[in-house]
Parts: sequence; structure tokens; C-alpha cells
Amino acid sequence: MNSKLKAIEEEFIATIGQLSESLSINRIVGQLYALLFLSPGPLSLDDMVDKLMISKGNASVNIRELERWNAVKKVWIKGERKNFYQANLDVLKIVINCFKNGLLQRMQKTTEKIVKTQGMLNKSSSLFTNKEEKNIAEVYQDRLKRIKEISEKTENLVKVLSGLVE
Amino acid sequence: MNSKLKAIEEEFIATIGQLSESLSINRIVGQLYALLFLSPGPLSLDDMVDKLMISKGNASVNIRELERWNAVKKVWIKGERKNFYQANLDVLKIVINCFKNGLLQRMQKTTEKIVKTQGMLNKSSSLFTNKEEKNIAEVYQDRLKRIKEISEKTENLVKVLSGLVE
DNA sequence: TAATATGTTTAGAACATTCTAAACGATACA
DNA sequence: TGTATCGTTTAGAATGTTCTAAACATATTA
Repeated sequence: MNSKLKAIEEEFIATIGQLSESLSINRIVGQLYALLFLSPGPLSLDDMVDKLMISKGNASVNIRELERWNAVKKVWIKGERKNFYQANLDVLKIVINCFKNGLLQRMQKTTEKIVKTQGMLNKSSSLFTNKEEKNIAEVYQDRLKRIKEISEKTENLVKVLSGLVE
Repeated sequence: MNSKLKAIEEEFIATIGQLSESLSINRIVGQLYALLFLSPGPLSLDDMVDKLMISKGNASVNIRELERWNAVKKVWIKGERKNFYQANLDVLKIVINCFKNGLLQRMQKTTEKIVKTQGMLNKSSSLFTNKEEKNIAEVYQDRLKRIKEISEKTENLVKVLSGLVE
């Protein structure tokens, strides 16, 4: 392959690798996607192992992560025993979907816990006899309410955002 | 302090700690913020060290991270030699700001690199003589253009988002 | 059947992050 | 001035993450 083209490929892979690393996404995941995104045709695991100079196990695990994200898909090529992969080019959809799924789960779990904590507080509130305790309980009530509102707002925001690409 | 109230405080701190951990944010950062967010009054480093059972150094480093995010601020209490801290209660503003700053920087850096790579490709394009190479170069041009568009779109989105809380 | 090709799993090595305890520097007070 | 109080920095311990090489399972071909 032409060395200029190879250099461009490497630049691109490095750029996306660094981006994903900086977003706390495994670097190899980003690099595998970049490689397939750029490639004119589908690639096999071995192709990717060679290009990125990583172990087969590493490639295997991380390509399946990308499959789970719907960022790449397997394609079968007649006469080939290997699996080949190609990138889903709709990056925005992939990103928003990952963002949505990840954040939505976390926020729902958080909201649930906050509600439970609010329950604890309400059940206990009759037990707070002295002024100091009543005061603290009131502040807690206020703070938990605020957080719950934000959790719910975020859940909604995520849902709206994800609606943009459906 | 009342044991019920203490239990609620601990629940809340644990919840927010888990949330921040799951978002790749240092757990202590989340817990410190949770502690201050809930507290009716400002707290000193020592207070936080005691509540979270962590080292002073750890608390010191992470509270400064929160200051950098404008998530907490120092307050001076007359007659006290210690620094006291209190939470900025506007969680949404803090979150969106962090999100904006973090993502904006990263996307700008990425866009910059992609543009540079596009430059490399354009400068080389006259050198691609055979059909195969020309074909690959065309695909690369297309792919880089797509990514650049998305980088820029994301930058804009982030700016719009951050406009929501100004 | 044996030999080969392919992808997955796994044990632990390599690396990165987080945390503590102690040293340190600065300030306030006796 | 010396001593106590604070917050910061730092060396390295503890913990987590990522990676490889090898073992393994499965399917394919000879």
C-alpha cells in the first residue's frame, strides 16, 4: 500500500484513539472503529491485529464491544472462513445511542436510590424531636428534592436527545 | 448526631459516589460534593476527612478539583483558622459546564487534527497514479469529511447546550 | 481420523490510577 | 523565638485496568 496513504491511515487511527482515550473509552475500541471506518472494504480480525499490532484476544474482545454498540457489523464474504467486519458510518447515531443507554441506566439507578433515601427520611421525620434535628431534616428534604429533580430532568434530556436520531 | 440522619447522609454520599465512579469521575470528588451539598453549613477539610475516612492529602487534592469546577467554594468563618467549604447548589450548571469544557476542548483538538490529515491527503492526491490508489484516496476524503462534520456539529451542540444555563 | 484455521477465554504481566502516611512549608499564636 | 495548626506535596503501597501469550473450543479441510 502507498506509504502516504498508510501515513494518513495511521494519523487518523491515532487521532480517534486519543479522543476515545480522553473520553475514558478503551483506546483499542476507538482505533478498531477508526480503522474500519476508513477502510474501503471489510476487514478480518487478523487484518486488524496486523494493522494495530495488538494481540488477537484484545482485538476479539474489543470488536465485540463495538458490535454491542452497533458500531460495526459482521459481513460474510463467500469463500472466506474468517469473519469480516465493517463500520456503521452513522457516527452520530452510534454516539448518541451509547450516550443515551449509558447515562439513562445510571440516572435511573440513581433516581431510584434517591427516592429510597427520601422514603427513609420521611419515615424517620416524626422521630426528630429537638429543633436542631428538625432543622437538619428539613435541609436534607430540600437537598434530596433538588437532586431528584435533576436526575429526572437529565433522564428526560437524554430521551429527547436520543429522539433526534430515531 | 442522630443515627437516622447519619444513615441518610451515608446513603446519599454512597449513591453520588457510585454515580460519579460510573461516569469515570473520581469517587472521592463525588463524595466530597455530596457531603457538602447535603450539609446545612460549611465544612472544614478535617470534617470531611472524618466523615469519609480518607487521608488529608486525598481530601485536599480532590476538594481543589471541585473548586476548579466551581462546584464548591471556600468560605471564611471568623475566628477560625481552617478553610471551610460549601457547595454550589446549582448542580445542573456545574454539570453542563464541566461537560462543555471537557468535550469542547477534546473536540476542538480532534477537529484540528482531522483538518491537518485532510491537508496531508490533499497535498498527496496528485501523486496517486493508479486506479486502486485513487479509489482509496477518494474513500479517505469522504470519511475524513464525515468525521470533520461530526466534530463540528458536536462543538456546536455543546455550545448550544451550555447556552441553556448562562 | 488427524491436521489446520479460526475465534474465545484466561492467567498473570505490564501499566495506570488512586490512596495513605509522612515530610514539608507556611502561618498563627504563646 | 519556639510550638502548634493547617494545607500541600510526595514516595511508594494498594488497587484497577488493559494487554499478551498460551490454552482452549469449534469448525473445516485433507
